[in-house]
Amino acid sequence: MYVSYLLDKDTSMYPNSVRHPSLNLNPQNFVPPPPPPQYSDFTGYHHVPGINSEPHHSQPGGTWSPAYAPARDDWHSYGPGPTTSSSNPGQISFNPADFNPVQPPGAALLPPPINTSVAPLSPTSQRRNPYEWLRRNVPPNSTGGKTRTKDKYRVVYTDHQRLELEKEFHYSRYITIRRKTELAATLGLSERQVKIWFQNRRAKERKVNKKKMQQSQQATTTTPTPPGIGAAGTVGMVSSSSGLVSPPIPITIKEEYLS
DNA sequence: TTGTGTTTTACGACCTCC
DNA sequence: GGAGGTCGTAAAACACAA
Repeated sequence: MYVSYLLDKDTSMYPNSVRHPSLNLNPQNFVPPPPPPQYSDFTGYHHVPGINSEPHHSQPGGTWSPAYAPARDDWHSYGPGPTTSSSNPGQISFNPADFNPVQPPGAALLPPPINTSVAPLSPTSQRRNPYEWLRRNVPPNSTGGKTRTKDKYRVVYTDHQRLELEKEFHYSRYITIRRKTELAATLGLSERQVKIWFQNRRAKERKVNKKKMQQSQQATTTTPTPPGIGAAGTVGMVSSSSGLVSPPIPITIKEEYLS
């Protein structure tokens, strides 16, 4: 879990708390997490009212650049490429190695990285060849027609893409339509990919929570003191359509999100 | 190096909501 | 009916022990 590792390792990846300035996150339809926030541990993600009407969705200091590639729902143009989403001072930056200027075809639609100076990203960054993202993210058959049994049917997202998605996920379990569009454009992914990523991410969280529940239950069978209901880490879920939804079971936050 | 278990993308089936 | 949700699953990518 590489992105998680990033968030985990860099304890204070988002130290003082302004949520992801680059994205200026503030979903238009976002219902602020009930106080305390869903992820009280994730103090780096405080909602910060923006300057304009859509602060969360606007690019810092300006309008959305038309230079961004449109959302793509097809397969042939997958190419992560570098983005500018982390170019602001004081925000997370990424290892240039992962954002090599050498871009795959189509990546030219994305703006060049700005101020990509920075710290090593993750073990994977060290592990990977700087050009590996290029190798891994450009399907051999760029004309599409992927199948599960033929050619590559899935790409591996870059650390940057994962990190941005994770950050968005930390902010809200459910991404808004508008935010999805913006994030897709920013990261060079299709809206469908972003949507599916969130679905998978929620599934992952449920899986982890379920595992923990089972573990805690096992622990209770051996210890007389049952865990309190609604303990730290229990969260509600925000549904994109119906607002706050009580989960059938308490959702605990994975340790990586806990301090 | 290789075998194996885990994680990550992606999809289809099905359901709910508007 | 369409969009987006969960659930289950396939298969590539990856980590790691032997």
